[in-house]
Amino acid sequence: MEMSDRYDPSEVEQRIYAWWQSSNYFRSEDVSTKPPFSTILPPPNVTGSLHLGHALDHTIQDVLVRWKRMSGFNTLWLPGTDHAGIATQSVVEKKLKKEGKSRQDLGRDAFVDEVWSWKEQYGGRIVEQMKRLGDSCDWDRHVFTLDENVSQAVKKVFVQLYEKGWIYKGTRLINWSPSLESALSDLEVDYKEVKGNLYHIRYDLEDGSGSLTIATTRPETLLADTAVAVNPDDERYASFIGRKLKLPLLDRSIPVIADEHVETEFGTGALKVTPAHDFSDYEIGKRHNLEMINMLNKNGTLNEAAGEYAGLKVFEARKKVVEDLEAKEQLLKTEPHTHQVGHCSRSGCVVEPLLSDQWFVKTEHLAEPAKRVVESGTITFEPESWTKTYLHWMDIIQDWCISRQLWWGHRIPAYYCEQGNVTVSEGQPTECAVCGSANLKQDEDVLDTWFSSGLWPFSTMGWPEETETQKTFYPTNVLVTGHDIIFFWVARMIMAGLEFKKDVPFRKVYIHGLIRDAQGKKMSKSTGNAEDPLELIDEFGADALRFTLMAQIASGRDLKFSKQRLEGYRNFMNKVWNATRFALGAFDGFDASKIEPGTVLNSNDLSDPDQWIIHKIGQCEAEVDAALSSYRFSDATHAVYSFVWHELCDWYLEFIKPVIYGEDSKEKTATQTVLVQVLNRAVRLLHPFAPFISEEIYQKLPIKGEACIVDTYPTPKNDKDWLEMGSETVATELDLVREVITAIRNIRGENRIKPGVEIKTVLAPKDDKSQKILGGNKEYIRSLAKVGELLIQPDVDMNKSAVTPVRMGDLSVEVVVPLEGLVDFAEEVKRISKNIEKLQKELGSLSKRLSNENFLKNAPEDVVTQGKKQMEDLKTQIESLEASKLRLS
RNA sequence: AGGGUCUUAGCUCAGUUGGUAGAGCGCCACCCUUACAAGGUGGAUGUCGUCGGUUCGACCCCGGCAGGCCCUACCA
Repeated sequence: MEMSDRYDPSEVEQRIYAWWQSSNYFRSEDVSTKPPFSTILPPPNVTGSLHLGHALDHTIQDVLVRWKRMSGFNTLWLPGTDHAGIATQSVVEKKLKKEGKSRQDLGRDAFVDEVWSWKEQYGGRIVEQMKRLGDSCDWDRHVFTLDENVSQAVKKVFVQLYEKGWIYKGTRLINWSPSLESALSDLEVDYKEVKGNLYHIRYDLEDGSGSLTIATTRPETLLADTAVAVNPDDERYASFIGRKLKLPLLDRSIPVIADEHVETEFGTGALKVTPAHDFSDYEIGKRHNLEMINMLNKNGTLNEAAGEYAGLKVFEARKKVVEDLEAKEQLLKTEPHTHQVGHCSRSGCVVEPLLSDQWFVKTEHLAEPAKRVVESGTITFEPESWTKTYLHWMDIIQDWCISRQLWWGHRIPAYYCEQGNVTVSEGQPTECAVCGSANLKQDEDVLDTWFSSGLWPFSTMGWPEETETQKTFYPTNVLVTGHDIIFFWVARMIMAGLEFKKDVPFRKVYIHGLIRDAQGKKMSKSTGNAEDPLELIDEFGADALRFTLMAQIASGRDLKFSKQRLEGYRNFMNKVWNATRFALGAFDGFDASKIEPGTVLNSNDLSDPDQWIIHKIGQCEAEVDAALSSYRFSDATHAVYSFVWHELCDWYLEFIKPVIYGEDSKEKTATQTVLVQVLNRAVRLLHPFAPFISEEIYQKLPIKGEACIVDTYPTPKNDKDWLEMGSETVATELDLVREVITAIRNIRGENRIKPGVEIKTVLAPKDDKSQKILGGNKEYIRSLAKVGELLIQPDVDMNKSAVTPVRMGDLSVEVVVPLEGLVDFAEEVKRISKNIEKLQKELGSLSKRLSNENFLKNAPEDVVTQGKKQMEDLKTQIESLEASKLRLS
């Protein structure tokens, strides 16, 4: 079997993925004896292409799903895509525009057909990209938010809520996007700081007896003013209350009213009231029964209510109004003013508050139980801190504007007769519910995309039919998503789940951070700092990308994506690959046919390194298990990384080389057996994070099951007997050997002894046990530290030698390397002095602590005894170093 | 304005019940040693933002301050 010395992911990944899929390994069963584990994929927009945010979100889910699948669960990861009303409609409109057409030219039906054909052609792109990342979704269950059964669910929910009175139609002030010509929900508005002006405008009293000055950032809206408000306690304006003002430019008569809402401190303390174009003015208007004048057309231009300003765009009107006021000397002052302005999160245009007829979901009764399930802990957030944010939002939740003036989406199932009576129905009604008229027209509007998304956990499982899928997999175990859509989506799923399934949609919400660039800025296409995950996969491999994301993610925190780290983990994949190359070479002539992953060997046949590595992989498994169980992904990857690289590769593979290349066949067979078992286990451990390379290697090993992806996930509970071959005692003993080797290497390095030079070393053990351990591992020390003559004897002549004391628990040994003729002693004196200094510093703070009576009195006994013992050790070590330093000078 | 969160090695970040700190990358030196130069061995590096409190002892707990980020709500 030929293996290149560089791991080439591009060759491996697509082949492996196709094989997994054709083998149906991603499939979940509606009926199974296995315990269920389910999660639903937050459906990406069909227009989307995979960005790093998806990559992070999906990798977390895939890690959980693969881990659970390997842990024996009937695992469902339910994929889907979202029709994304505005986004998709915009894409197709742009395409039409290039052809010189508009959606209006085509008409509704033809346009919707056009969108569908666009969706058929390009809508699968993101799914293909998800496969590149390795997402192990149950693709047979893929759902699109406009699929027939989802539409059925949407209609049923709409009708039920309508019948309960929880969906209503009303004329209210809503956020309007002039460029989309559609209503938006509160959540779809982003507030951005904008530098503008505060204009001070004089409003004259009708009777000519005086004037009042207001301050506004939007002078053009005065055209729709219907009052000026002052604070009732503001003495400056007390005499104005109840009198009439002449509205500048239009000369309409408007009253001065008193309202608590007005801040006396801001501006002039007098507020122009435009109830139809400002949210707080709207409230004032309602309180005082003011006329509401709408001065805007749907496209954001001014209408006939604006008189001669009709037809202008808002910003043009503002300019002209200011000029005209100036000409009439009614503009008294213009001062720079920075304030927050709402922008459409989709188109970026400035949002206009607009009075219009829309459909709303009344949220108070839905929010109440949705709050309770989080308060009671039925649903928990990870990290927990999001609980507070969620509850706060549920406290201040407003009714949800769900109608959108678009053509692409779930059309509102409401029908009107000529008289304007409303019939709401799941199917096409034949007659008006009020007047019986057969002439019915369906509402032109569609529903907010999030309306259908909110039903996702059960609409994807066949609801409203009672399906086996729901019985088995609802509620889902966990929902993984970013904090940007907690309110858009998570909250609404909880409300809908409780209302329609009478149960929570998931038990756990894992909230991850957002991806930022190396400078900490939000990644976005427009700023050009977005890394394309597909390019990263091409260059570094999907495994490396996944591993990087998992290593970088820290509990709920945003993460700064680091390409350097990606490179590092690409190197790690290569390391794993090459370790396998070595191992496969080491299996030459090895008969693995009778070996199982859990086959236990006679412990007499095992070398210390064999027992050590088994012990270490057991520890690693425990760490990974604990980390994954509590969603600490970076800890899990770190445990695997450090085991594979620093324990398996750095030490174990080096330890066994003399055995593998040696002649002792019994010893060799034992080591080969352990090696193949450890590697098999290690790639299974690695699999959720790096599925491709682990599967590829798994298949190359002489012992294996059908596929890594469906093999058992190693934990300390699996193959207990096998893990027990790894003894902690032996592990500690071998740690002494490793320390000795490091000490010799350090002496070599610091004294600049060339790697080619074989040195003589004397090990002076301080006790019988150390003597025995070192004796037993003599060959390892010789080969790993490049020692020629190695003596182990309690008494040694330390004259003109480098000396390093080594301790490991109760074990103690002095490493002595005679330097005569090898090097200049000056370097060694320097080295020893450095060590002494270090130890003395430690001793200093330790003895200070131990001489504190209060410490001795109050600290726990074991801390004190440990400190005392440590101090003795330090003293001994320093003494021996001082002695050898003396002998050199 | 209110709330949240963060400030640890040059960079990015770990640090799970308080016992003076770790990783990766980067850096320095030496090495193409028969798995891997995307590698090996060794090495250097931190008054843990600041001030104060609790404690025998604080990166960790409490409070003030400074700075960064995020969210919510806004004064027109």
